[in-house]
Amino acid sequence: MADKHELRDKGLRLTPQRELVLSAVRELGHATPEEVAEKVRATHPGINLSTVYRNLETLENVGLVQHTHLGHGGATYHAAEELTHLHLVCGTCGSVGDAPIDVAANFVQNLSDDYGFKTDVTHFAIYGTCAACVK
Amino acid sequence: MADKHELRDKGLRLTPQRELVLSAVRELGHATPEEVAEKVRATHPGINLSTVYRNLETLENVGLVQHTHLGHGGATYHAAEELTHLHLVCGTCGSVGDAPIDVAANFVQNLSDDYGFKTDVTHFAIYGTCAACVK
DNA sequence: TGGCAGCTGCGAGATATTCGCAAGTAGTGT
DNA sequence: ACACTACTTGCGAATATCTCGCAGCTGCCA
Repeated sequence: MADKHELRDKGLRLTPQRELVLSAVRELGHATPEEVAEKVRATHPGINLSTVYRNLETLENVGLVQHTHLGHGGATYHAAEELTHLHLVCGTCGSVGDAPIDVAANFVQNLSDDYGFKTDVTHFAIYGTCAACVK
Repeated sequence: MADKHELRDKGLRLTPQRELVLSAVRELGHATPEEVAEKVRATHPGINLSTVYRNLETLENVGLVQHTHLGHGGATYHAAEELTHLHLVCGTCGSVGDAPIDVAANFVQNLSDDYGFKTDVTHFAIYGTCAACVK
């Protein structure tokens, strides 16, 4: 694993807990702090929830992970590399679909032109009703 | 006020608390449950927080108010009539700006055409960096 | 290898939201 | 006008989430 370099390069200490949190986020794709903790505990039971929260925050600060709001309340974490799609949350069935960022390109451009607002479309989910539930 | 009819027509009882919650939401524009409670208490101190939460939920069920996720975690409530704009939340300064729904028309259309996904752009805020903070 | 700043575990604390239950009351029928 | 019933409210307790303080541990640089 070249993970060591990633973390060290960002000025972070390389601790087992930190590596586990990062790889859990990567493996899970979308995950709440609770889910990350659970995943991590599967191989390393002693890890404290506080540690997971602190590491998610730390990793986010250095840009290795990012969080998105998918609805409910809690945040959901992603590996930064995967932030290439936006999230379509269905209010009816609760499913989360993906769509490439391009579909929003036009929209982002509008906001930039008209309001000077630089949009990060991946940060919040896009809410609505999915094709299956529309029927 | 014809409010009485509004509530009764939806099959709800007309209680002072309920009226107060509804008018507080209307006056406040954007408001968290906590803010609504505070507003309501200004004129009617005895109202319980639980009652505010329950009424927001009830009013939402009948379509008189709606909630939006502005970031942090908690929901923010609006009168249904005012859902004509989307919210631009600045991640840097925390300000919340408005933009007419039209700027997203194209985007919504894309999602509909390509994914059959019916988007409610007002439900989630649009995250990014506002013009002032970009500088 | 030694030392210290950065981490971790743990328990307590802060917030936000929900729930159960008994008492109160709006609205219906008479 | 009156009584009755189902819907509401107030209140306190229970949850759920997330944050903090602190003491001990440990990567990592020299």
